[in-house]
Amino acid sequence: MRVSAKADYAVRAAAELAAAQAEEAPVKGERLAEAQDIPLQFLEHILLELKHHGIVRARRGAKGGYWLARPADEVTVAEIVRAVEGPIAHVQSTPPEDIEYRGNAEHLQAVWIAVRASLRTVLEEVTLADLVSGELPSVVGELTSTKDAWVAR
Amino acid sequence: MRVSAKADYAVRAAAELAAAQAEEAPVKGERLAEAQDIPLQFLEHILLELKHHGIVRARRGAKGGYWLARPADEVTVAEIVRAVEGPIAHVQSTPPEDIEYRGNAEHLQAVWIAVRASLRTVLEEVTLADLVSGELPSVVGELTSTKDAWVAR
DNA sequence: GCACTCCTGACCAAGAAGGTCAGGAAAGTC
DNA sequence: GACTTTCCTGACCTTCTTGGTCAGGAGTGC
Repeated sequence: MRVSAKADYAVRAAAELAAAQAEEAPVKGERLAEAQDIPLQFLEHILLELKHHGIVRARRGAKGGYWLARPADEVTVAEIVRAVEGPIAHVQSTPPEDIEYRGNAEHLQAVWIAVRASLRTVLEEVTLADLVSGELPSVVGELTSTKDAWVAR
Repeated sequence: MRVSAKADYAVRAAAELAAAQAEEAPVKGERLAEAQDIPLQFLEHILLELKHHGIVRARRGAKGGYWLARPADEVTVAEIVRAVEGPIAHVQSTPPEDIEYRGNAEHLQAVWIAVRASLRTVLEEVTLADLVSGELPSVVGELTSTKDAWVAR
């Protein structure tokens, strides 16, 4: 139930690309790495994965770099996380809908399904455009509005 | 963003203990392992962790076994997951409230906070009593009621 | 004393996490 | 055509986690 460095890096880099989308010119990996303080070579691997998933595009050579394949308001955080981390909320590496529980754990499946659904309500709502503008969807506002949400347990 | 085998096992074993709470007698590790099809020796380590976190109690010897330290309706799934997996929704092993993002990723912190909060709305609501009775909290019902929640993406 | 059951630490193999390194392959520039 | 720039790719590396197993020790009850 944790967020990997890779996923965090990926979203941050994508946010930079979203912000640069107006510029109409590719952004170098180096610039992304510096802007978000991410190890360049590691970032390149991440960007490559994002490219393979059709989220970013790239061109080599002078004047080359990366850019978003789609408008920033059509790319969700969920997509990016899935691209680098794989499916969200799998249990023992299998999707919750495929698990069969026995005995008194029978209803645990519904709980894991709810966990995944709750993650989706956040991750699939927030787009890169939301992220850079700071105008986050109302679901995020509701979830972060209590003092409680900001403290550890 | 996945649920480990350990967490899954822990919740299932705890559910069995919750169901056995009426019996007023300890449950052997072996019986738990068989009921939920969990490798016994691995389960013993898990139960030990749960014991160290004050969730279960145990006694050795003949007539020994495990039982819940508290009533089943006072133990949440969140507690059990935290006991065996550590804090929920940490980013790069640090709690989201401690992270500072720069540049265009500034608002990412709020997103991770929302992710954690949304997980909490499920995991902290569901108790072991809910789990064995099958009468899950309404938040679970709402999240699992759409067809969409039960399919992969 | 003995059987039973939990308790604990050591160990282990495989994989993931979080990178680094070296070189190749396009794209643009002179 | 040569050269520079930048992405592309695979190999490699270290450390930690995951998902266990094994062996023995220590209480508990009869």
